[in-house]
Amino acid sequence: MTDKLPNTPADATLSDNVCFALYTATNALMRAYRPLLERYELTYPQYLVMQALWLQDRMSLTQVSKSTRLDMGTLTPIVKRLETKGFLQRHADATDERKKVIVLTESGKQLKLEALALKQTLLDKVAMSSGEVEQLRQLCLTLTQELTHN
Amino acid sequence: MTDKLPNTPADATLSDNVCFALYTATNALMRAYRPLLERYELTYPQYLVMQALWLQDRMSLTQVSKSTRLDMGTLTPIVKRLETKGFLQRHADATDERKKVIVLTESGKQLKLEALALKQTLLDKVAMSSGEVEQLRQLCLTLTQELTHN
DNA sequence: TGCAAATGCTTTGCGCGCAAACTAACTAGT
DNA sequence: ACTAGTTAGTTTGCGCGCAAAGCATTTGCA
Repeated sequence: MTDKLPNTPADATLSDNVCFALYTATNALMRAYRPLLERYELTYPQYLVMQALWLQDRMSLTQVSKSTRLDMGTLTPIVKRLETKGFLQRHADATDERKKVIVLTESGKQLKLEALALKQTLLDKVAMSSGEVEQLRQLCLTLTQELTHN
Repeated sequence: MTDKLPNTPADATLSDNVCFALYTATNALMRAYRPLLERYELTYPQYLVMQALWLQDRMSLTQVSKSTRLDMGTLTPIVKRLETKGFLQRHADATDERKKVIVLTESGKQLKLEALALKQTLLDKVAMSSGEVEQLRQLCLTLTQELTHN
């Protein structure tokens, strides 16, 4: 009942679909992050892993997978690249040889202060109120919840 | 001023970031679409191109790129795959040999009725009001606009 | 104790998403 | 008419995102 009237067939657009709008917004966001992250030799997914580790160091890969919601098959190569760049190390867990403990290096820790600020840097460029941003965040979380739970 | 209070450091989460929420929601959406689209041998980006053509047939590749917001380098192989599957054909434009006119085949047109319904099928599974969905759509469009226009 | 099942992670293959380099065709300015 | 510059599209290379298959290690239980 709160529906907006759809466009008439003649000027219908892909933007009429939430899915398209969401998909496009995310692509635009990744594109906007890229030049900012380039300075730290990070891609957005790599940045995500780093953020997870800044919140909680010394997690196993599975734990990182849960907090970032990245698939294990996606995560393994990402973490390897971060290791190559010297931001973290992967140690075998002493009590369970299957587990890999991910540990930040000094270099990885040093990124935290500068790189964490990027979030705000980007949002500041956007003419959206913090209320709108918060609303967007909540709606995305709800959607994820709904889509995931089944 | 409409800010929600952030989590205390101890239970801070990646979900506190809009960017992460958006990124995760889109991934979840793609994941949810996949099994539905599999039935038509389509991926989501391919589905997007088909939707664009259902709205407006006989576009050049550049026009498709504009309406789907997909990069040309991304689009070329997608369209080729759709041609292989027999949903469309690529003809050289008579008046400008550089342009490729994309034309739906009968098989491509026949997908329209069934496949267009998928949007609603998916949204029906989600416990979000149409108002919330519309709000999400608008916020995403605004964000895209903001991120793109600079 | 032995062995099947579960767990943690890696590898492979495919389709994006995009930057950068490239080719061919068209346009404009002289 | 010649050429410089623009435009349309393709190709290449790299990093995801994910399903599926594979491989150790560990756990559970008969």
